[in-house]
Amino acid sequence: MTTQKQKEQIAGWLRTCNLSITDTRVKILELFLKSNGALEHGDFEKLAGKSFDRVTVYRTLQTFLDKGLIHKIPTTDTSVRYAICKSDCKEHEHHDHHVHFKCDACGTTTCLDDTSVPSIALPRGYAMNNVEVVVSGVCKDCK
Amino acid sequence: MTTQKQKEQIAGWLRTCNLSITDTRVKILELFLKSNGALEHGDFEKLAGKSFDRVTVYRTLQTFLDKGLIHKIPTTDTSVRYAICKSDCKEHEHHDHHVHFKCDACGTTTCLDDTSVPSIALPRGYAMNNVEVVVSGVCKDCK
DNA sequence: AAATAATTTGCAACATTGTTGCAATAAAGT
DNA sequence: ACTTTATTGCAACAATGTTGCAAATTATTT
Repeated sequence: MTTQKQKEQIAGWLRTCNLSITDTRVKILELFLKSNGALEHGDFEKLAGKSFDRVTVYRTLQTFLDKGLIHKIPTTDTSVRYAICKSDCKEHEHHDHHVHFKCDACGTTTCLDDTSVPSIALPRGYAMNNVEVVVSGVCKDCK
Repeated sequence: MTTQKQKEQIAGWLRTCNLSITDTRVKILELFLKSNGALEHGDFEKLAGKSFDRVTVYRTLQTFLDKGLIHKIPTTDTSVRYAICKSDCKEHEHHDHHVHFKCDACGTTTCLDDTSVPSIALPRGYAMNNVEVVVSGVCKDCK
């Protein structure tokens, strides 16, 4: 399912981040490539044929976050959704420049990479750091 | 701390929603009025002098959500934040028309009632239902 | 290629958070 | 004040997230 090209891409990402290339990390990144959407913690334990240890998943995701390899997407429930950063995110300096879309029908969350977040004028006294936009509705596949 | 006027406002809200006026509900709504920001579940167990039963808080918040009295605010962690709906929200038909601001310094989330969410052009095939905008940065009190 | 050093993983035990059924309690309508 | 209806709190449970430490894997050195 995973092409040789993808495997090399994944290995490259890990090397760039100074992370050892381990089975767990590779498999988790493969899941991201396959899913083409945002994943939440539980997905990793289920999606993988051989399910990972819960602790390992938590730690791996945290590592990827620290390295700026993935980013979190805001949700209105207790789940935490993660997606791969396609843009130029540096460590601890992640900024989403795109809009996230959550489909009310199929429940998936995707990154609309080509839809950039609009600028927002804040009231006097507020300093802006980052803007998160989550649009909900019906995605193109569920229409 | 709570004025007579506020008490009447709270009772009015509950009556409008066809909800019995109980101590728990009144106290929780008072906390919303006092806090002037978004609250998460744990706050209610702590903030109240007499702490509520966890189950009661969950059920009360769910009731308020169902009636459109409060709304959820997206977060990137496992917490769920709630704020009072000041605008005209009907049951199960909530739409935020304003931007939410999360302060990286003090951690509080507030509703910027006067800052409306910008319109966003989605890619072809997507149907929009609701837009959530959360801006993070430094609020006017922490500057 | 083997040995060592450094990192990563999995287990166990625990802490926290969210859920359900049911009996006790409190609110609303008469 | 009494009855009906709705709400609350308890207990037990389920799910989710965390920590320390030993075993296993990866990278590095020889």
